[in-house]
Amino acid sequence: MITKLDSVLLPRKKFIFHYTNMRWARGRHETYLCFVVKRRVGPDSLTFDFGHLRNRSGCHVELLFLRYLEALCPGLWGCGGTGERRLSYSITWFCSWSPCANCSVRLSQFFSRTPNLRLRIFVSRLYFCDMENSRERDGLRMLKKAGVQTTVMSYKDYFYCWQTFVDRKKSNFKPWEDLHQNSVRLARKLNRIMQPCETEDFRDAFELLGL
DNA sequence: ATTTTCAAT
Repeated sequence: MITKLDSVLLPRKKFIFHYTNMRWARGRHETYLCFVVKRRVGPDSLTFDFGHLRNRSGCHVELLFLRYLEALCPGLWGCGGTGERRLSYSITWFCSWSPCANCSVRLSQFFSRTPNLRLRIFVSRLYFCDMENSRERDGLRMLKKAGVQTTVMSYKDYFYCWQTFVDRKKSNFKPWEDLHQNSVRLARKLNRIMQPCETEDFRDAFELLGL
């Protein structure tokens, strides 16, 4: 069942300011995370939960989300008894920045140890990914290995977020200038980041050769 | 041409 409380909806201006995917995102000193949690309760029955979070002093929003996980996903680790069924959840989140290196490590560890929990990440902008050798780039590759797919948000994702998380007061989503071009540019960039790097190729080759 | 980044002042 879906219940929309006004208090869980993002103000329109906040959404637009923080999710605009411009190249030089000056002043975005906060990160927003809009999430949908789906829980499979039967062969053809799902429940939904959704909302948004913002980073708090000293705590990146991804780690804040992990803190709320137990409340969002009851029964994720079983209910304490023996032999009870672990529940399965899938989470989709839409973040204004992609995760930093540290958050990526933490998320990779967490999600590779929790196979009954799936995460898909959509991001509006790439955080500190300009340098070829940035740790943030490593982090995104690490997430992929842990089964967490990261995707750059496109028009349909912004549209979905607007419909789902924003206190839009029935107004339609008005895309900003260059939304599409920026999205395509960032998607290409992420694609390049996800290509296995050369040293990794060498490592695989060495492994094949038994070296 | 150059600009920014889960702040720090």
